[in-house]
Amino acid sequence: LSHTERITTVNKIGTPRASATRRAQPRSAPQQERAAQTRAQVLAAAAELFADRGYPHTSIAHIAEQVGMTKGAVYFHFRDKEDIAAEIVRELYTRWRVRIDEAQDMGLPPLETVRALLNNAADRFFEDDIVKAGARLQAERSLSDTTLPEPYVEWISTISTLLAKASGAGQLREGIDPESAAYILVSSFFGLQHVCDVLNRRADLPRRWDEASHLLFASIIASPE
Amino acid sequence: LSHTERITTVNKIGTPRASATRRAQPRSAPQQERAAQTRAQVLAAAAELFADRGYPHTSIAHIAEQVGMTKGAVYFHFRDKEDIAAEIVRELYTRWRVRIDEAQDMGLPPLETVRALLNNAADRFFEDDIVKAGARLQAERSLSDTTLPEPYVEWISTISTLLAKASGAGQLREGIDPESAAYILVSSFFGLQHVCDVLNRRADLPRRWDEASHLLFASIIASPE
Amino acid sequence: LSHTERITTVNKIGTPRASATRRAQPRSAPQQERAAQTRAQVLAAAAELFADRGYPHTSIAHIAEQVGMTKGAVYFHFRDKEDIAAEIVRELYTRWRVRIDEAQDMGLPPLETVRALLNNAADRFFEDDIVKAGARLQAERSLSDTTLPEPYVEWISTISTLLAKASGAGQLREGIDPESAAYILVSSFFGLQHVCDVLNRRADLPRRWDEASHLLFASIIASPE
Amino acid sequence: LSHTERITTVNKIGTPRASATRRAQPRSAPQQERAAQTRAQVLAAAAELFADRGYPHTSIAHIAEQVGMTKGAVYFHFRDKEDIAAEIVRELYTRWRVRIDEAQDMGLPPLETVRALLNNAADRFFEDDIVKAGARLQAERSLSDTTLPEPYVEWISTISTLLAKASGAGQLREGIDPESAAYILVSSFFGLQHVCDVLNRRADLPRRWDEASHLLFASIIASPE
DNA sequence: ACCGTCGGGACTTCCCGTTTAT
DNA sequence: ATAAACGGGAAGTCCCGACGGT
Repeated sequence: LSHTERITTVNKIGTPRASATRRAQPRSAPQQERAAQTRAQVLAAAAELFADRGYPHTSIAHIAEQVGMTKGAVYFHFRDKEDIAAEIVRELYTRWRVRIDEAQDMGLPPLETVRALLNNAADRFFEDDIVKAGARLQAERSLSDTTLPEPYVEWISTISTLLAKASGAGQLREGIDPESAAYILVSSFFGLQHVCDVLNRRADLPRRWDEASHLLFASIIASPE
Repeated sequence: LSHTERITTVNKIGTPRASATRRAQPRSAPQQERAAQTRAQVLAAAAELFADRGYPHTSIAHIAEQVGMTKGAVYFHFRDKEDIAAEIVRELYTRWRVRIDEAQDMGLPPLETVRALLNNAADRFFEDDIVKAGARLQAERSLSDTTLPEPYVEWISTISTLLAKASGAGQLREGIDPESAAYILVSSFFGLQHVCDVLNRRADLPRRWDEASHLLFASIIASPE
Repeated sequence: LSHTERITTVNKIGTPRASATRRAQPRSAPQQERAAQTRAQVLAAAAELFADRGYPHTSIAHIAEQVGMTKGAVYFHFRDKEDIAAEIVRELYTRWRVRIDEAQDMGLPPLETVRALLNNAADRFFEDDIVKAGARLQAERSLSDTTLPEPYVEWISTISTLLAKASGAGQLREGIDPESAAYILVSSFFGLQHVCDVLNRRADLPRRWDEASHLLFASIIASPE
Repeated sequence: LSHTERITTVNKIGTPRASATRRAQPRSAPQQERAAQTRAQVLAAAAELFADRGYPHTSIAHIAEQVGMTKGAVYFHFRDKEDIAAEIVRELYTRWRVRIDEAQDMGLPPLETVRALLNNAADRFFEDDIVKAGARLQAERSLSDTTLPEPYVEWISTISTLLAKASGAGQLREGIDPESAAYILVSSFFGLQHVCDVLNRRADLPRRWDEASHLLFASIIASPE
């Protein structure tokens, strides 16, 4: 068994978008280094707090205290509270995108890719603070509509195209619409994750998802004949 | 077929059930008609606001303004902001309980009861502010742990026993555990509802749930032979 | 004819100023009676609360609850919160005036009258809620300058004239100014009462006042020779 | 003769003694000069207002306005309204302690020390806002029992031991108990100060206290023979 | 460049004294 | 005399800049 298809990458968070614009700046390099680190710490601390208190119950002072800095320091790195949250969500997306790419690069058949994707996601929800926080922030709509990508849609579309591919290969049960199935898969997944969180802090998420995925896929894939 | 199995009751909210005793003079029950009405209006207004701005972005002043009253008036009927929210959630529960009872009194076979229950719930999510608000309040954990019933568990246990009954009648597919199935059903339902809300304000919830329920039940019930 | 009972020692509080306007109203008489009683109850309850929580920490609702009535009922008898307090203070004054009159009617020598007056006052502070409350209200200046008599001055002037009389009779020590002595006597008395209250809820007020009065009078009265 | 025995010290208030550690970053003590100054200004303004309106009639906004700042600034330096008041009272105590120490270091005979102490206190009551405010706050019991020292007791005990010393030297009149005398002295003093305040804003406090102290001490000290 | 201190508003919850309809 | 509603503040919290050191 395995919903642990080792799609793991060491993923430094906090390396700012600047990493694209990263020019050669020999002099200030080491300081930049430290700053990036600090920034990452803030993000991590914020993620932890957001994950278990939610956005409104987490104050900047709170975050600052958690990293052992002052509010001023935090405000040096982030424009405002929402910016922190947004950054976490963005980080979440990039992580997922990475995972999606990795999975697709593994050359698995499409249905297996979907399975691997979701299983992996379940694992992340179990351990990764950024993921937990990001999901909660999304779910609670704490952030005013900034330029954040709409939640869920990327998951849905990715899975949808994978399922479409599978459908083309005749692997889907008669009458299953790929988009619909993807929608269901994704929303069930998030629903499950959320209920597990509320009810027992996700202690049984792996087991529950195992059961749920079996059940869902059973209806989706064509019977072996 | 329609998932509108006419489980409908006129449901007066705001009839100051329990919380009346909490207030000053519990004496003389049927007397102040207007008060009950006002109270209900407040609840309704709050529900609407909670449903689409969320708890933290809704201020008491906001609610008061919505009903065309002053904050003082609101505070006459409710102890504090959280009390309003709690009352909405409580109201939600009683409504659901009513629906559950009705469904079970209809004498349908257990599986049909489950289906009817969820279909009906989907309908309510589409139109009823109390339901929308209550679900959101629940999902966003805005209320500090008062003596509110844990969310979801009642749904799960109800459906679980119904499925167990069905299982006893051999109507469930081999290897399906009633409790697990109930858990999945409920969390998928809530997940779907939530995703639909976020993505397009639940415009397509009926359709989506129709598809999802077909898919889920297909895996749960025993194949017709 | 006169039921203007000269002997007003037994001191009904709350008999409203209306007692002057008291016409023959045979029918409503008993109700008037009850009203006066209610009023007195309110006053008593308020006094108790004022005495040990102070004016600002005592709410109208609090008072109403204490007498088992509603706020509205209280507002029937009193114009506003301050009116209640003012009435208590006024009541305090009339009581004291009564005591002063009584003492002077007893035909004691002036110095003994002073002594009796203060000793009696000390006793009242020990047991009478109106006195305790009135003094506290006075001391804490909770009441905006309504038409209340200035505190202390009546005491001071009364004692001052008594001492002047004693001075005329050569009973005062050389160089003692009656007004100054009165001032000192009164303020010492109130200071003592207050300190006793703060320190141990006046448990030792009698003893302390006994000691203090000996000490004070020793300096005031002429040495026996 | 002067009851202004020059026990005067320049007394900086607001040097964020203890309460600094309560705040966020206790690090770097002597750094922000301006902050300490602001803090002191707030305290001074608050003292002035407390002294003549009393605690409940003084709002934080009021205080802030008085110093020409915003509430936010005030709340940076103090936890809440009560904290401000408490700080004033604490400041009062330290000032008094300083005075007591000074007086005792002057090497006067004990009775003279007592006299000097009280005379000096009378002066302070006449001019120093912190003293006025502190005394009023104490007297009106505005502060819920925090860890403030009990009022009056320190005065009483100090004077008590001084009198005991005098008693040992045979300077006290026969039958005078030092503790009792101290109690009376202190409460008379506070009573006088209070009555003077109420009656004419302490305009005649010096004169009154002069008279009172003569009268009191005359009964306490042994007759010259 | 990075971080800390201090201060600024704005807003919200909640309470309380008070009338109006009944 | 009661239940209901009113309106006005009060306290307190939070997010956030404008500096000043290092």
